[in-house]
Amino acid sequence: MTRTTIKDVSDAAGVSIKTVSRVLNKEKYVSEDTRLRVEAAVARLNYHPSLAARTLAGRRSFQIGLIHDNPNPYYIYNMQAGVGARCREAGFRMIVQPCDINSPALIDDIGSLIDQAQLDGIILTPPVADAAPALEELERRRIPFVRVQPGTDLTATSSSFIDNVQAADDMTAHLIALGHRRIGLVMGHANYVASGQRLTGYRQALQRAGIGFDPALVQAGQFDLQSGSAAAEALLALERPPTAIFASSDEMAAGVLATAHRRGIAVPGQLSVAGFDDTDLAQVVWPPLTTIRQPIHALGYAAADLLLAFDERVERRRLDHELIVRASTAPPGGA
Amino acid sequence: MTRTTIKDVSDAAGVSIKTVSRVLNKEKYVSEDTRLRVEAAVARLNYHPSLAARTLAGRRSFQIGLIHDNPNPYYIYNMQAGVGARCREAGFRMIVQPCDINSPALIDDIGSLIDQAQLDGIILTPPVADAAPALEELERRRIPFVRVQPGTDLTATSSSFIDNVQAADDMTAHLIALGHRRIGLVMGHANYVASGQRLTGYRQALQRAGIGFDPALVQAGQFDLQSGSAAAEALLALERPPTAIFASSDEMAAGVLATAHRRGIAVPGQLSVAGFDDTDLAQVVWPPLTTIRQPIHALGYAAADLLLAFDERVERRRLDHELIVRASTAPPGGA
DNA sequence: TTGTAAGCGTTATCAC
DNA sequence: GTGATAACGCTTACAA
Repeated sequence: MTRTTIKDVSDAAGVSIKTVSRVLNKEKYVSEDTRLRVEAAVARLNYHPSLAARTLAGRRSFQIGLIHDNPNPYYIYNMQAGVGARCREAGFRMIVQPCDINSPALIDDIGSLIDQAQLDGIILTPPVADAAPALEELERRRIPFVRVQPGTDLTATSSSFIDNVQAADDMTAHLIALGHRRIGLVMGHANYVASGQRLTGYRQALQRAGIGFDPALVQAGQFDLQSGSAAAEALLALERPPTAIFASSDEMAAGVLATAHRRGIAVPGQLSVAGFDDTDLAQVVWPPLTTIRQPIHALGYAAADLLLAFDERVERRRLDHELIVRASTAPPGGA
Repeated sequence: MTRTTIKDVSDAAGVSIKTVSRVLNKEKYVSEDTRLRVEAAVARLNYHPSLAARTLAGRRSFQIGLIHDNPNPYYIYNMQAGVGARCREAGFRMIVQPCDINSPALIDDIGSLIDQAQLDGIILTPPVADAAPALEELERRRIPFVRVQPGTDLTATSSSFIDNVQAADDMTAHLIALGHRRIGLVMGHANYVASGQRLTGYRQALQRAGIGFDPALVQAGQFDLQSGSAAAEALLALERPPTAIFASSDEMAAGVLATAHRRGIAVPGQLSVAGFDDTDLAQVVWPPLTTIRQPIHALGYAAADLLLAFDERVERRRLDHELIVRASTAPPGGA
């Protein structure tokens, strides 16, 4: 019941331990012949190197961390899938760690994770991507990190993001083109910079169309169903209610639809509903809905891709490019 | 920029390395006095032991694996949260690994994960919990593992589960008590043993009430929205449609409700809808719904709890008890 | 192109 | 109660 080690492989292949290590790490200067012999031995013995030993001896741990503070299962699931996919390709492991950006223990939590696991890099998703204490701690430790959908200091670090302003502008313009003049907006959680960006896009499109901005048409929300419902109640109770409501997430869009349903308002017909499709949720339940799709999986994959590029050039602290995954407007399904 | 090691701590505390190690591992035979001195030094230096070194030198890696093959974000999210919570309490790390139970590479994938990370144990969620090749591989390697909601060989290994038969029986009986005689059932994905168990409970309740079983009232489903919608279409198109529909997941229940809505059928009123509440989804969107709540978080927490108990008794291969998290019937919200 | 030797930071073993 | 010292399985020098 003892473990298969690199020694077993080197014996089987008739070479030294170091040569096996060379093959494992794809180093240069290994003859084609010995490389094949080693690989054969590895496969025959079903050898898998100990990550603990590699980490202890080497400079890399082949592990990166994914830090989040997000209660949305769909978001987390897709983000993990995207980051995980890129990690698997590169032979890395992803360590997922939830956190609380408002906790004083935040930087301790992240720091001890890095220390204990000797992480090679970190991916921060919103709202952690804009948590100043966390960013400072990572800078101090000089550990490579990539932010997903950051709202501040966009050029300070590598990051992957979609253009929220443009996306919200597109959708608002779409609703205007359908003839709407009073368009309600349900904003996202205040912790997320995306919420403000979406408001900006909304206002931008209104202004371009010469439609005055009415603060009464903008309601606060927290990205979840309940706040979407509540916001719709408020909007529909206005003296001059909107003819269209644009929700900053699909969960809130579902909440808007539930409220409309409850009040006997026909959708579409009496009310148009649009939303950001963060989670594939609303679109499936309620076909008469127009959405802007946010490619979360792609955002995660791209973030991991940026991060793992550090591997090749350990000296560099930052990459000199950013990757932008653009939002795509879904084909207008309803109105 | 060099790492803080156990040596630094022992110097600071004026004791030997071994003594620091003793404190870290909560071993006996350390005087209260030196223990406090060591703990103070640890805190002062902000020391975090290297997991790689502990794993390499010791018998434990302080890591367990969570293996799943489940496309449901809510399920995975809550399961991870439950398992992760127990791990954190115990100072363990959770490694999440998706897999494909139909792939021939399944046991290789799991095996290499165990080898590379030196996992101390494994948690299998459905449907992996019943994947024979995986179970055999784990048995062969003699690694502790716990199954969540297993369908076969319930007593063969430790596991956490709810009583699906009883839960489905309860719900069906509830619908019967409301006066329903024709109750449709939308079954879950065929890969999951829970699906069959729920059918059993449904039939059991019907029989007890002296209601004949009508196969036409049972529709296949895959736990997702679309299949719920489709199943409802089929049921409502029957010559004698059901007056109540019981869906084996809440996503399917939402699909049923969407179909009813589309067809202009009032819920409740013309149709009662009930479902298993796996994800909190349907209940929030559609209040007029009765659900059986499946405590996924608790199932994960319980599984991790069982698994980590091995830590105390390394010699044992199996625990001699099972933990059952019973399903609880939610207060009848609608009808 | 290949091999030798010295760690990496902890735990296990066995003394004191 | 406490402390030396040898592993653990690999990578990093540095030779050959």
